Amino acid sequence: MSSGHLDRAFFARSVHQVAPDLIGATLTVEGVGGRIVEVEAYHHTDPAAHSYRGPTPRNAVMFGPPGYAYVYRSYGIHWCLNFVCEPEGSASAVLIRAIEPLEGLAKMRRRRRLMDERLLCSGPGRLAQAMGVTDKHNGLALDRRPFELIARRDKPEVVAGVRIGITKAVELPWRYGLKGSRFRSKPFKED
DNA sequence: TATGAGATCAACT
DNA sequence: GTTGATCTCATAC
Repeated sequence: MSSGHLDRAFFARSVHQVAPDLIGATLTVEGVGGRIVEVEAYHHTDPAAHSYRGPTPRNAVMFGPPGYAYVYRSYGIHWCLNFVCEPEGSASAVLIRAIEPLEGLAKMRRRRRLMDERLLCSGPGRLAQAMGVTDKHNGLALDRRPFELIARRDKPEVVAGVRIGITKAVELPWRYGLKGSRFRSKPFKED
């Protein structure tokens, strides 16, 4: 997997492999997007995961096959984008927390009503707003339109840290970021 | 720089 | 009725 589009086999692995491997990949939705610089892994055995207590109408997509988008509403206001991983039924996913905006800058600025490039996509809610992701994307395959997901060419330096904005299993170091990127949402202690 | 409130909804107790 | 994988704006230090 040195180049090209990420396929279902890429996602059919452990979230703990997929999450760091996504750092540096390019994600666009209808041609708008950029390079992934921050993600978090959520495993079904993890009390902080939506799938921890079993299937519900909201998290149903997490229990389906890997390589699909799981989109949920956060705090009643924001949309958050996840990639379903692992063999079907394991209900594990990667939360996309931040990207470095590269394509469709004007569109993202218009949607966010904001000029500051650094804050356009630095956080799961901001990223979804800038890229136009909503519940209509829930359950869509990641290898088909409007999604486009291209593997990184070179292996970047990835830093790990604890996750953000959760109250359960706070100590698990399942947040991954591109080392030194200024487009991440919050700093990593480790770099 | 840091802390706090408000927005607003679905799952859960 | 409470809580949460959040963000923005306001006020305080």
